[in-house]
Amino acid sequence: MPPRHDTEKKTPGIDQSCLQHLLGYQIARADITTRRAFSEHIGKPLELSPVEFSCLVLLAFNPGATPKQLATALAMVAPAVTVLLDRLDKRGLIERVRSDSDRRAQHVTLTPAGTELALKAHAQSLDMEREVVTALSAAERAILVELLQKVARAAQP
Amino acid sequence: MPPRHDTEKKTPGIDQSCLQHLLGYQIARADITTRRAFSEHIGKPLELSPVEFSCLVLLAFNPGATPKQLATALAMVAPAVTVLLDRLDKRGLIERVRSDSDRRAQHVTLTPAGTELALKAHAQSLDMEREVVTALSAAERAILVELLQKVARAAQP
DNA sequence: TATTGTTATACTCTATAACTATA
DNA sequence: TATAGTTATAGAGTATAACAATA
Repeated sequence: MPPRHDTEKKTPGIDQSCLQHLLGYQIARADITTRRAFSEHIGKPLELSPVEFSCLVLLAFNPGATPKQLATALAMVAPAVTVLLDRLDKRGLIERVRSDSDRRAQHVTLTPAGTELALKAHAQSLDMEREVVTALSAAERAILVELLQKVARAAQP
Repeated sequence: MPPRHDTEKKTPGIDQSCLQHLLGYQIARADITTRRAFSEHIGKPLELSPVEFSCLVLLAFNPGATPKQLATALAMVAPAVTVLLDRLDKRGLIERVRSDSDRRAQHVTLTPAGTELALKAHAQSLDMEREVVTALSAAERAILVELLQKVARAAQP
């Protein structure tokens, strides 16, 4: 571990080695960093939360997906998806139409404004990615993504 | 990427490849998995949230740390630390004493009950770790931790 | 009877601003 | 004037249960 020179003004840092062996701790810390980067590059400029972003991009690549499918993909519970879609609907970004084959279900599609925002946000995400991973080589990044996928799948095989 | 056979009952999954290139997305997914594991192994049995756990363990290894130091270590804002410490105080796990050298500051220490719980939780975290990383070899796990640290530090060098 | 989606509610977490007491 | 910690309040995210419409 490299000697981390303290950039704090006054308060000396405390020893965190007792937590650093925990994968969950490291993931949570990295999550804070990437959420911060998201907020700066996409969240604030486009007024999108992480799930709103993910939902729009998913819909751009999966037109007509159902709320049920979105719930699974976004790891959200059904009522949360309803609230999320309500917000996007109110902004004129999506539309919900009842399915013909199963009149309980709905198909969600992006409006032109929604498509434009989704593609803009997706493009921005590529810029963001470049900044977040400057500390990593391309090979390291690929390894990191692969290992994270293994962890994510560990619980739901 | 291995062919992921769908275990869902009815609803077919939608294409998430449009998000999988984003490190933040992968980290968020892995975060869900590790939080679930934490909840099962530590959260529910010991009635501890992730930050409560981290706070107790930090105090076990850093007796007399100040709320300010805890705020930095836990990536929390000062008022949130106050609320957190209030909860732990109410459960008789910590004590706060005013500093002699600077009477604005406090030193937080674990009570005997707090120490016992902290050590028990810390031991449980080692069991949890074993389960979360069954999908990874020891070498993969070490690499993952190192890469995550690089990412976490990218924003606060 | 089971499923899709909605409503209502509550609980947690977090962020901000305003306050106190010390320095 | 600046800092450590608190209080109060509001916002976002998420979870549960109860419900309507459809299968």
